[in-house]
Amino acid sequence: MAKNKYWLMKSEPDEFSIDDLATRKNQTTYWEGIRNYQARNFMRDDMKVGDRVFFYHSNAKPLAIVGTMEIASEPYPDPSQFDPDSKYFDEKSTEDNPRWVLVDVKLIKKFDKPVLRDDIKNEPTLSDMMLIKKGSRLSIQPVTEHEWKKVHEMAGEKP
DNA sequence: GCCAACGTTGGC
DNA sequence: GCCAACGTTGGC
Repeated sequence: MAKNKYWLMKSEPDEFSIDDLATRKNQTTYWEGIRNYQARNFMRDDMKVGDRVFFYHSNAKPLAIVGTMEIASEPYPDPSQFDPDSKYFDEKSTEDNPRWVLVDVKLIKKFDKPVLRDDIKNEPTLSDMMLIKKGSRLSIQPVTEHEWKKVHEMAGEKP
């Protein structure tokens, strides 16, 4: 698979928002709870420390790309899969053979002006973006260089 | 709150 | 290995 340098990761702000990330130590956190194989494989196989990531607020008002992060660790087992009290607990996963991994992410910039999903849909050169494809539910998605730059332009930010 | 589109599970 | 049933995601 082609090596991507740019990604998009979704989070419901009621669960974890970009403001929550901003309050974490070093503005860094572990991206727990990914329980989809395709998304896991992106983290496990394709992400590199220093890759850039859009932070997207899903199930929210407004739906928008709200800022950027960078990958801050190699992939490692998601501790919540072993925790019976966690909603992400997976009884079929073992310490010897963990099913789920995560990566650390560090905040780069919260956009002063979030880029709305509606604005992305209205931008012709972003019509291929996975985020707005019908039925696209993947919570971690690759992003092209053009998409990375265009969204920054729309946000009034420098890539 | 609805429900379409997907992903996963498990019986066969 | 197929596929029906079920569960989840996430925009609307």
